[in-house]
Amino acid sequence: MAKFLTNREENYSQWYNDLVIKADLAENSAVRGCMVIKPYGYAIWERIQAELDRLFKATGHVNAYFPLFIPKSFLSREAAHVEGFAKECAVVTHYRLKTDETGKGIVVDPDARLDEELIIRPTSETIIWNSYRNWIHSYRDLPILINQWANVVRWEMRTRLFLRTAEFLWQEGHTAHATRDEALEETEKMINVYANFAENFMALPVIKGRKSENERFAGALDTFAIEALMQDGKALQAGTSHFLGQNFAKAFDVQFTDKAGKLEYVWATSWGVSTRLMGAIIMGHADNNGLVLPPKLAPIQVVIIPIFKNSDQLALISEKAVKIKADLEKKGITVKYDDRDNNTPGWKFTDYELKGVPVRLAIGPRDLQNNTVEAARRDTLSKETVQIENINEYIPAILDDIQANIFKKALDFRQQNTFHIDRWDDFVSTLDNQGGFIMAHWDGTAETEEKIKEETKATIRCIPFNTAEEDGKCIYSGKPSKRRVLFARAY
RNA sequence: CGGGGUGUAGCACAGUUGGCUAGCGCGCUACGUUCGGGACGUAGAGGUCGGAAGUUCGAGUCUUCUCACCCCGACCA
Repeated sequence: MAKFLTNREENYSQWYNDLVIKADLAENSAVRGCMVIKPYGYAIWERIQAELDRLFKATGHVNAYFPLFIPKSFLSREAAHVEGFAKECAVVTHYRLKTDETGKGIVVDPDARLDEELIIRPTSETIIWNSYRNWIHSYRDLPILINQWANVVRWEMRTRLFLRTAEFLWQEGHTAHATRDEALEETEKMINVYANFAENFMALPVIKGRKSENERFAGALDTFAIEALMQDGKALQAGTSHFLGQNFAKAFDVQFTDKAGKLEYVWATSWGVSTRLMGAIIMGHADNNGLVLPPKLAPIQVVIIPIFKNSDQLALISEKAVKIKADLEKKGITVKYDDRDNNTPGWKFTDYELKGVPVRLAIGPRDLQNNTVEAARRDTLSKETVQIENINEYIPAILDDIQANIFKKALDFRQQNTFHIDRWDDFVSTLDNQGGFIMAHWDGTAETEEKIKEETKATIRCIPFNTAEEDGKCIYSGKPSKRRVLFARAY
């Protein structure tokens, strides 16, 4: 396992703060819970956004934008929703500052208190459904399939870079449907979109399943999730899709006239993924040499590094490098030619490895003579010499191969770290010694789930969709159970 | 909020029972030599030692107060 994952003190912060993603943190502790995402890190997010957005559009969704501020009264309309989020809301109480009377600095103007406080959105169901009330009157207005790219704030007591920050970037889909079946179908469709994205773009295998009641989204009737296993043996919820029933329609009085002329409440879904996905890529693929990016999401897929002693040599190399870059770009491959002369080639090799660039091409005097390049792949760190005339076929093939290989590596890892366990002491010792996914029987009660969590910190990550029925006894209570569920310690 | 810990250069740290002009490494600047796996030499810049008060001839070091941050727990995509 990668060193930086196991030794938090020494490597974790340095890795995140200085080397790869460059998350500068501010002085103030509250702001420290947020992230500064520097350009290279943001470029990864932009790749995630671009590919997800394409998948959303392909499934009929469109983008829109709703306000950051939610009147306090909105949040409280749906009882379970407000209960779930009340404890982690940032609240705006004033709208003005003024100079302090002692002349030192500025203070909040007590005269500028808001009649009704504003909540900075922790999620947008309420403000969006308040809008939908005005948009939906007839079955002809449905469905509404909207996605929003936004930031949200959840005032977490403890934060962790990428995985749980106080402010995070995400997308949230909010759809409105005429029937229960249609909404359920949408909920399933979107968890499948996420699973597809995780496996085929992020190269991380995920388990699709239903959340237990305890873990369900506040205000949902059903929550579907994808769960990924990180290299340190902990689970990461990588995406969720919620079937909201008519809860929000009732809370915001969103009714429509159906084909039969009858007034009905609208059926809803919501679904989202966040910058946590960047954390998933890091924790899922990185090794001791730094980040390993799946080629399909790498902002730079190929970097070309010249090795030269003087400017004449550089000119000769550049001629070839620029040609290679142009040819590859014609094939839709993102290429960076790094001809800066203020760092040595060795420095650049290491730097792009830390950044997780999938393929590195080095061109030096030897290559000039032989008409070759040295190609190194990030996943295996292996190098081979390639004839320049073959490069246009070689690169797309190797990018595909890296994509497939890191997925397989992650899948193998998950398989090696998934355990079917029937005895409580094995359950506890497995969690303590190696972590991983544990498939175990559960009696279906919230009390048992809660006790297991208290005693082991493990939670039910999901009730997987694709497990077969099987008679067994609950790992904790010994009561009869029909199927295994997925337990793990989670982020 | 409870338990533990740390504050000294941009980063990471050393600094002995109180004692000379507060140090090392990385990074940074200039010049030169280098450049096929984070190069090297020489010269240089950079500090209210978290803050306040006290003890003392003398405080980075001792005392008191205070502030900040980190880790563990309660919360969680």
